[in-house]
Amino acid sequence: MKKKENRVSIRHVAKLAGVSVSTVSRVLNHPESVSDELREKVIRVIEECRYRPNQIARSLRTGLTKVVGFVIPDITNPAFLLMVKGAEDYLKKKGYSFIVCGTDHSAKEESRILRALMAQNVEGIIITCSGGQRSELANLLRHLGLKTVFMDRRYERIDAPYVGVDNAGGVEKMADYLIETGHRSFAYLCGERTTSSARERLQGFINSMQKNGVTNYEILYGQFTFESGYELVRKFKKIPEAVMGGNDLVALGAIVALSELGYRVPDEVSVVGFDDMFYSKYSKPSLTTVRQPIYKMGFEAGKVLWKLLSGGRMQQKEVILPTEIVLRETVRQR
Amino acid sequence: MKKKENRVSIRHVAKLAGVSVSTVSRVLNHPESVSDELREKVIRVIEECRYRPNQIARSLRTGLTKVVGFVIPDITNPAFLLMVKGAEDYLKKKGYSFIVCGTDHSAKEESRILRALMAQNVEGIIITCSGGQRSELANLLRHLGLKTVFMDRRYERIDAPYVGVDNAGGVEKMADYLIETGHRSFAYLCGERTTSSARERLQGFINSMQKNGVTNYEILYGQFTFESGYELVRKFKKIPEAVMGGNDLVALGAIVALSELGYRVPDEVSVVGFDDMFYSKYSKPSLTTVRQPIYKMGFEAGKVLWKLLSGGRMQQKEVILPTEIVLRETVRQR
DNA sequence: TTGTATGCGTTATCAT
DNA sequence: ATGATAACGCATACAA
Repeated sequence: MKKKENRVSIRHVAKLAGVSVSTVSRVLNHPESVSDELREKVIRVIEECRYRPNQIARSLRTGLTKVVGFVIPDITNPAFLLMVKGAEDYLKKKGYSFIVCGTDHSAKEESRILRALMAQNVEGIIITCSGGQRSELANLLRHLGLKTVFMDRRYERIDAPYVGVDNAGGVEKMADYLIETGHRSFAYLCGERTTSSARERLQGFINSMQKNGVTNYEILYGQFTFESGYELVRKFKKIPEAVMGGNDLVALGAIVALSELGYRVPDEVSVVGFDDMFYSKYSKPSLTTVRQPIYKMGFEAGKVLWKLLSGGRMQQKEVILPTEIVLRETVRQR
Repeated sequence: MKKKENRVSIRHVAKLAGVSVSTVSRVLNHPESVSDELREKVIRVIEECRYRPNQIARSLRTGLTKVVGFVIPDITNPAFLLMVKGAEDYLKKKGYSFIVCGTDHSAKEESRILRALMAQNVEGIIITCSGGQRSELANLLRHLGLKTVFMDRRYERIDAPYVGVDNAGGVEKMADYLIETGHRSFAYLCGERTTSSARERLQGFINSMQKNGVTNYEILYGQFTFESGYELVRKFKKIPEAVMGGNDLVALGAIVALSELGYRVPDEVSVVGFDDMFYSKYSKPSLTTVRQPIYKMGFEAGKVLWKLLSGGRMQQKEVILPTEIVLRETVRQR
């Protein structure tokens, strides 16, 4: 059994081009410092034998992996992935590769993943917190000293940049609109309270109620899921004139439950969501909701991480993107 | 500027424990070959200074990265990610980490990604082909010599294992059912014909038509998207009694277009899909469709890749999972 | 059982 | 402008 000559290395190229290894390396990293003649010759050889530098070796030498990690609660949730895509689209132009990890909403898994990412020597991470309980995220991140950007969900106990949207403002605007259109009793279906986005949205709701002097409302706590919206409706003390879902899924679940209970949307009760996810405009009736710029959020998070990685000082600790309300068919004038 | 003593290395541990570097290495990799006394001492030091082996260095030395890559057409499509999750769930038990890449349905991007993955020294990949045109996938994969498993979409020009579902069988069964329930004219809304799954499903449709002697049907070509289903309906020469979508999204789009044209589903026309994606059971009316075991497909692909990576010979070149028809509200007996 | 020395594929330092 | 060589952190063949 002979030695396995798996891949062409920088040495092969050097030999074939009749130059030293360092010249090849220079052509790759500082092309301007090599004479035109040699540079062209080396480039030709590189292409001929399809040489690709071994990133592992490069990483070992430079200490830089050109890899960033993403940590999101659910790898099958299109919203999280659209954020990830936004960040990737920005960062790949800077030459980065990506590792995307899902925590299944578990803080324990989140810790495990963070360690794994660290062991892989990622240069930085963008994280949307799991929202799980007893998170040791703070200690971990502090100890690991990993460059970190929080996306969509902030984590107050850590002093790291945050990119998110104006959750409270969006919900408040929508609640105001509901009041303007004559609704007088409300229910708010809150997502996981362990997440900052759920808390902020709820706060927006409360802000509007207080500002407008409305006291006839009910708040129910659940998850950011279709099923949760469905179940929460069945716990209403009294059917309200308007129900606000913590997100679109919750709102959609609520609509189904309502219609099963014999209440017609929007004729008898109005329902609104938050997200403006893909399907919301196609559901029947189409969903009135608060639109948040998901992809853009990721893109901005990518920018911020890049700042961190390239050593630039952050001028601002947080980026808050605006939300807008999208009027469709699930709200009627009363 | 002093040298940056970023991380504790195997040498620090060795020095602190008063042993050689190789002993530390052995404690990590072949603990049984070290005396109890030294082993315990080394382990204590490792824990004290929180030493974690540098995976990069380890990879360079062993040639093994313990990383596999996933290449899928769209990173924001929950179906693809559920497959990925299936594969990850299997492979992570074997100690692997993952890089997930989306090609945006572009063959060019697919090539770029494959090269990048190779440069990252992934040990193998699981790929769902982009379906883009003029793919140089065959050459690339052959040349790179990367261990590869095709998932969901096969690529006939390459002799690599394939894990998929019985697309043709599922559609055929559903078409048979439609015929049994009295439907006499059909339309098939086909997804990207560059993908094997679209072609196989279409073939299933044709098989059923021929087998049952039905000639009154129309085939329209588009994409696997909601919008495509919506648009294709408006190109019907004649509204059929039953329309079959290339997937659920297409079917859902078709339903909306039909209702806008004034046709009621299922009273006037029946519609079926393929996938049984999350939302299909909640849409109004809920969608009758062919269910395919998405997660399981990924899990099986993970198994197959593991076989490849651990050097086992493949006993079978392909794994085809069964599909089942799910009866809901979008089909009526005629 | 333990230690010494070599090399994995790069990049960077230092000569020339 | 170019080349020889050390070093990155680790695993292993070989020596002791």
